[in-house]
Amino acid sequence: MDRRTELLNCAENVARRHGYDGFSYADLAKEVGISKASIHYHFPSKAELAVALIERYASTHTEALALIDETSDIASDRLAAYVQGYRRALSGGAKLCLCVAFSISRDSLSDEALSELDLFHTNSIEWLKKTFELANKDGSVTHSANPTLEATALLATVEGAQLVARAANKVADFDKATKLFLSRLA
Amino acid sequence: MDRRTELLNCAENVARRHGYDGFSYADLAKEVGISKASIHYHFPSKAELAVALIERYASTHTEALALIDETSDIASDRLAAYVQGYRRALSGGAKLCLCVAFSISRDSLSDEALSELDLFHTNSIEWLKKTFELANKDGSVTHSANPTLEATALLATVEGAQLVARAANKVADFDKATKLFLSRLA
DNA sequence: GTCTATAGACTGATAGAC
DNA sequence: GTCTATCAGTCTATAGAC
Repeated sequence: MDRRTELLNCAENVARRHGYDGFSYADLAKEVGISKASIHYHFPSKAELAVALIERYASTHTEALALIDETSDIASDRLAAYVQGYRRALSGGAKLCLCVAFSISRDSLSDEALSELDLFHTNSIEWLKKTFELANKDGSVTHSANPTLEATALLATVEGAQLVARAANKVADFDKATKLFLSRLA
Repeated sequence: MDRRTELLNCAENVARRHGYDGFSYADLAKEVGISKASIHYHFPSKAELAVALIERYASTHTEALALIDETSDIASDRLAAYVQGYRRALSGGAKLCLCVAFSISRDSLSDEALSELDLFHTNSIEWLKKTFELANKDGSVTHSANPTLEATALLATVEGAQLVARAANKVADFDKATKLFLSRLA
């Protein structure tokens, strides 16, 4: 693995645990085993590192959604996999989705990072909306009516579920918070 | 208003905008108009300030829930007021609930602060559960079945709705994310 | 690419005068 | 209670050797 990737992995890990304002180049240097100055060679500024972080995260997320679509043609299966993805990202209560972690530090982020953050949410909503439209056809989700409302509500639910689980450091809280939605899946 | 209260107000404001790791004594000093050293007189350490902040926030929150109970005897009215409270706390997309903001900086908080955070969530869940039990009796919420599941799901929804609205800096996103739930109220 | 050294600003916190 | 002065440590970032 090249240094750049190694640094991105490490930075993503620590950013998802402590937020944007909660990690420094010194933290990364210590963990990766090179000097702070060397990190500046790969990412001249922390702002540029943040952008690279969100870009990679968003594209990985997009691929993950495509993979879900390939795995099943049934809306309820896809939505269950979506919720499961957020559960896995929680890492037992230790981490958050990068975008959740960055939302708090909003005022510290560059405009470019903010628009990547926005793109992440837009793409999520679009995929969810499309999936709830499918649900209205295949009937695999009970009480489903308006795909747009369902989409925005589910996004908020999984992000909020991560947050309460992170606050208590317990995955069980994520499971409790998402159980009601999951019970509507066929 | 006494200095201590003034400092708490200012600290709460800035903490809800930038998170625990996102504000300093220098920020408070500048805004309140006294020196950093003077703040240390009122709150010897930042950790103690954080605890005072959460304690006050939690007790205000408890009072707010009691006030909601006094205002109406109908479960749907109470739940609508609850959601409305989180919407107001969002301040147009600029702030978050203090506990949402602190959840990200979890690892920077003292054990005492963490247990206050836990208490806040426990009290919220308890009140919500009680209210959904009432809903099962008065029939003011459609499709309501399990009060515990409804309670944890709604807490996650309002916290997540705040987060996506904060990320985009738009209250409208909060409204979209909570609309589905509100449509179930009589 | 990686290093050491360093700049300049900021962090939370303390000592001691008033 | 509030101040100035200061501490030791950290922050992001840069210069220049190898």
